[in-house]
Amino acid sequence: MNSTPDTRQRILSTARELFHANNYADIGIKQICDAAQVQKGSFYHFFPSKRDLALAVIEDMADDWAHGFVHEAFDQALPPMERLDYLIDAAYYWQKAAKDIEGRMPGCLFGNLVLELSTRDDVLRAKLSAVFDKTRLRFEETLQQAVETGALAPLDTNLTAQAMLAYLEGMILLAKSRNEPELIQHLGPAIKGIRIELSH
Amino acid sequence: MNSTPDTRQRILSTARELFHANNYADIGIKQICDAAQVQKGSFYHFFPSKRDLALAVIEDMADDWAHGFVHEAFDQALPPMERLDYLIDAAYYWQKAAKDIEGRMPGCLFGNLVLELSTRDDVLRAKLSAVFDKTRLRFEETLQQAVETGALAPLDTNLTAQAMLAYLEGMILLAKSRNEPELIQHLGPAIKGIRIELSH
DNA sequence: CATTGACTAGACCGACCGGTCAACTATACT
DNA sequence: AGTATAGTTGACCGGTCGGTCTAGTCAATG
Repeated sequence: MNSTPDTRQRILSTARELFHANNYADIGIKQICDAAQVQKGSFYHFFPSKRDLALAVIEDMADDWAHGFVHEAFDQALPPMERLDYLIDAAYYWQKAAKDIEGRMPGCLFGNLVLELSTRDDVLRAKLSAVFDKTRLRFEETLQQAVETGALAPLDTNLTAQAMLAYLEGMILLAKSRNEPELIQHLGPAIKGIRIELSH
Repeated sequence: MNSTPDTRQRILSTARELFHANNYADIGIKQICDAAQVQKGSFYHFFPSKRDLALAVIEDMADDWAHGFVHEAFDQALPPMERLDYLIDAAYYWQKAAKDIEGRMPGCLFGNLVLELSTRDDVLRAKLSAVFDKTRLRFEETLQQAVETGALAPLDTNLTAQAMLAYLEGMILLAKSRNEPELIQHLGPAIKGIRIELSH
């Protein structure tokens, strides 16, 4: 059955790394193939085009993101609002680690791709939007639980969740512009204070 | 003296538009020249390279940004905190207008460039960072005035200003991912509630 | 009128891009 | 054993990229 060793996954992983550490346009298929030790023909056996690779990378990363980073950060065992501290911490350490290795803060792959590609490819844009929406749900359920436990006064959980996600992405963007992961630590705490009231 | 008509500025403006509506990598020099009705030779007479054009575009836009959008939004005649409402409004209408014309929300040119290029070109990154810092100052002076007038309890004006800027950029990013400028309207009001306390 | 120098014109260049293809190999099933 | 099929190889393609270069225009100077 499993005749394919792991070529496809190897392409996927190295492409993800390269896209994340650089950007989409600057990374050529040749470069991905060399890094993954795969020939071009093999690449096109698994992916019809670079664009389809991008779609696959987004899905692949979204899975890891959901089951790794997000899952850990939104640990159900923790009191709801504490999860947000945990999230900020996780974001910081991740960016810090990447910077220590590469010398530059890569930022959020999804955010990067949104700003680079969503004006030119609507399908990609929609896919990235869906990833954000899935993440937003984790914020929202956290907020709902915080409201239920009385840790938070009632508010518009949907919009507030979006606002928090926006703030997270914005912090990462600003930190990337300064190549200073520490900015996430400094600005992070304010995420808990963001509120959008229920309308009427 | 001024023998040059406006060729340089025409290149600059069309490059800015094209970079903003698309992205840096996708726009070739040929395309800029065609749109600006300029020949390649002329282009390279004014700009040594595409990268130098990018630098010039950032400066050019930063000036307009400072004297236009930011200047209007941070109108000194308005009560400090009201300026933030004005800013959100301005951001929304700008993105909305662009979407109505192009069909797609372009986002913030500076934010776009940061995420696309700051991992590969540190000088560009620094330049963009400086633009953000200049904008941050307008937030900060607004906050200081709000504290002075008693509209706001004392807080860390520097970090809060950065947090607000991050939130603004994050909103725009999220809105772009959904191609919905309206998101800025919905999330915008929360910007006034962002606070980072003075440490110790 | 000659010279200068900023500016324009556009053919041209090598490099590299995403993508194709025909030939080949290794495995799986009959 | 025979054959289909999944996977691999790497030469190859047309097009476009950023950038170069030579020839020439034109207005201001002497």
